[in-house]
Amino acid sequence: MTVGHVLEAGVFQSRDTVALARALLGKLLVAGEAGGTVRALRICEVEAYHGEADLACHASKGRTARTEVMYAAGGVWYVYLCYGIHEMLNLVTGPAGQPSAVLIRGLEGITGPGRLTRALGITRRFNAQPAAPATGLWLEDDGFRLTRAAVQATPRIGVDYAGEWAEKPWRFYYTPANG
DNA sequence: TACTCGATCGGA
DNA sequence: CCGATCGAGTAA
Repeated sequence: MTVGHVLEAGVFQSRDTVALARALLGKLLVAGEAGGTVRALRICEVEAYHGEADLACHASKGRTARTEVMYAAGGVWYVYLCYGIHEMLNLVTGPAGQPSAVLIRGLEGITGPGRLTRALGITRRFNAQPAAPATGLWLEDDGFRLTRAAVQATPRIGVDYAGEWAEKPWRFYYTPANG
């Protein structure tokens, strides 16, 4: 059961993670339980984390057990625990070997990276799983389009430790028409 | 093995 | 403003 068309992994393998982040705005995050409910919510806030040089990116520590998934080809999920409490949902992007990801920070009706995963029941069990209907968590395009003017860009949240990288305007969001 | 701190949130 | 809560990363 889909609303639009499913976005395939290849769509997320461009080297331009910042552009991919922006392009994810307005797409649908779809969570489905086997033989049960399917929820589709529009993505309204994201952040790009790009490469080992980006000090705000977990891959700035290089390859570790946790960051290994970021080195995969785009199209799989990177889910990790933050502050011991919150599950954070990221989509791995770029070609294999280039560690990068887009953090899903807000959906229409559910703002906040920790809140949206809690609301949809998303946990680390999705880590390294493909974004596809078969895994129960995927992305769709239903034709919704944003004007260039509707998209705001700001520095990323909570990465003040990252020096000059904290200043990059790699957070993108739009204000939903309907609150 | 000890220690620090975080891509956050909710309550005081 | 502050406490919750725990695993990754680092140093030793």
